[in-house]
Amino acid sequence: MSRQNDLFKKTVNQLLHNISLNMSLDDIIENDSAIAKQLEVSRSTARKTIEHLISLKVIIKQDSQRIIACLPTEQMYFDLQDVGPPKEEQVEKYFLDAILSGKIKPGDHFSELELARQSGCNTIAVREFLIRFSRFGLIEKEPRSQWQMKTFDRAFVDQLFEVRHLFEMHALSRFMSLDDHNPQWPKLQQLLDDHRTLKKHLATKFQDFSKLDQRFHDLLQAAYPNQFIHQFYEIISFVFHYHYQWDKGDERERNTVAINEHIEIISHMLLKDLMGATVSLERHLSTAKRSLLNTALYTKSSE
Amino acid sequence: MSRQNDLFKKTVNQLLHNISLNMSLDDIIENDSAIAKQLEVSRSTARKTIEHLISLKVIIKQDSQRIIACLPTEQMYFDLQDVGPPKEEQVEKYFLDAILSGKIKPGDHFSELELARQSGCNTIAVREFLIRFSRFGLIEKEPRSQWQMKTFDRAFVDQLFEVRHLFEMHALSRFMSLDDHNPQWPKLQQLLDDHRTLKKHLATKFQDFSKLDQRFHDLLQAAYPNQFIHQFYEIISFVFHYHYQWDKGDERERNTVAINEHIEIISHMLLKDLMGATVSLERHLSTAKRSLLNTALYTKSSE
DNA sequence: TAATTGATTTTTAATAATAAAAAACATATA
DNA sequence: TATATGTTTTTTATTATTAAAAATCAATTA
Repeated sequence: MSRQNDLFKKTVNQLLHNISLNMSLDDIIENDSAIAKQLEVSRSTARKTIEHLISLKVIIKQDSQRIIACLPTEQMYFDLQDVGPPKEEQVEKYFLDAILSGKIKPGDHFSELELARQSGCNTIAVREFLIRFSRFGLIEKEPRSQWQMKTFDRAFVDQLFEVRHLFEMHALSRFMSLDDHNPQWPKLQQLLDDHRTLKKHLATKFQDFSKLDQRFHDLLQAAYPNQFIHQFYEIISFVFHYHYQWDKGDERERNTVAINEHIEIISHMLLKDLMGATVSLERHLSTAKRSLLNTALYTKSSE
Repeated sequence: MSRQNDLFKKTVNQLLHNISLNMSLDDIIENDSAIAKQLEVSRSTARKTIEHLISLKVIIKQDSQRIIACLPTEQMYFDLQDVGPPKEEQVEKYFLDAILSGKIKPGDHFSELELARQSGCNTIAVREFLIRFSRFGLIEKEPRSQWQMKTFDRAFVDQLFEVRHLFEMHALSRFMSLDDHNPQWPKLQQLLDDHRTLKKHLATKFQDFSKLDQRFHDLLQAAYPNQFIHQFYEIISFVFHYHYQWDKGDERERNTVAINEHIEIISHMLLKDLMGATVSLERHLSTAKRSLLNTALYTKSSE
């Protein structure tokens, strides 16, 4: 068996849909370059699609023009139920589920084949995902397609926060050195307002906090973007996402604390009070670390 | 065609070698588990190897024992000339060569297939290498197996050194906080001595400096190892290696300057003079940055 | 002669196939 | 009955194959 012609099928469905929406009997369809562009595929695929519609008699050729002969019916559409999401995402989803649900525990070994079978993908897709994922430092390759889930231990958290601390403090001091007319300042003010708004509706919308959190950290970095720091933050945010997945219990309290800490930091920043902001950030980081450690330890003991 | 039985051939050669070295006619060979262990292969492979030697009449079976019937001759060995190094390394070597020699220039696009053909590997090996390599931030994946070599520009160097600066200063201050009895101190003293020794023979041995450089930075980190920082240093050392490959011209002067800077830093450290060490390290980092920028710019303009 | 169409070639993505190598199992021998 | 040997099954790594999709080229028409 060779690859599936999903793109072709999807394109056929798309074109049928477009016709039934926008066209009527005897309309002339556009040239195939235009259609290709519209459907965002190559002309070859567009062409094959049109030919398919000709074979379905939806389109007929008349003196070198192609016109609509009959409007699409339900049965003409391909059933794309089984196509599913890209393999890529499929492995990712399965794998993250597996570690989040504890199916794969820290220290465990697992094989590519195993994962491929369980996630319904081929081993290559799995392996490429794992190689990409390995940069997070949570898994390690071993000989013969074996991998090991590294232990998520105290040392890992310590190291993670050591770097995070360095980066955030650095980002803070750089931000504070921006001159008064820099457009980042009004953005920071806006962010503070948004924090206050959310704080009022925290009872119901406490889950919206993660977006604010993201915005805050992005804004801090935005003044002097750095790809290496950015890369590190991907790890951070994965690890947090990874851990708090389990532990939805005290999410609300956690967010309440964090939102107040953010407000404190931002307020100091807006007052150009570097010292105060530093102290607040320091506190914020240690809260975050403590909270992560709690979750991590809780998880470990519940195995 | 399916995979090559290189391991089998290699094992045959190994066993033939072992026999001609250690055994003589009519000796009894060990059981196959032992041989497998010796040759570091599975018993299946060991078995197949022994059977092959039986078919070559080097070994014959005699009442459930296997004895040496004749000693190996040259012709029995497999020719492993064409086996070559693992595909993995092959791609790596080719790819690094290509970027070092300027065949692939910053900003260039290249395809997996192209690289596979040129390096004599399959596309999968290539792709996996590229995925792994991409964590250095020097290449980026694009749709349809295309990749782009990112431009090695001023911004890249700035970002690299921004992080390096943070990490080295941090490492320095942590190191300085070690108590007097910590075993790292004598190591540092030793390193200083080695620097001084090398300095005397710098005229001839200036290339040995890179080892000292490595040792110095490793020692700084060793006090508090951190996998994220370590990961970053892999990028750093790759980038340096990558760039100085071109520019062997002033290697000697560069190393002379660097060795003096190291000596200065270490001396301050041993005197527990954090301030002095910091200043020296600051200078060392800016020399390194300037030097890298020179090389990078020189390269760019010579395209 | 510019734009469209038709045909061909190249490249890419995926599975299938095959053999190597490892592991598991069963048998035999001391 | 423990250990070594022989056999079978499973897993892994690599190439071949196939079709999708893109890109290129050639021809045709307006």
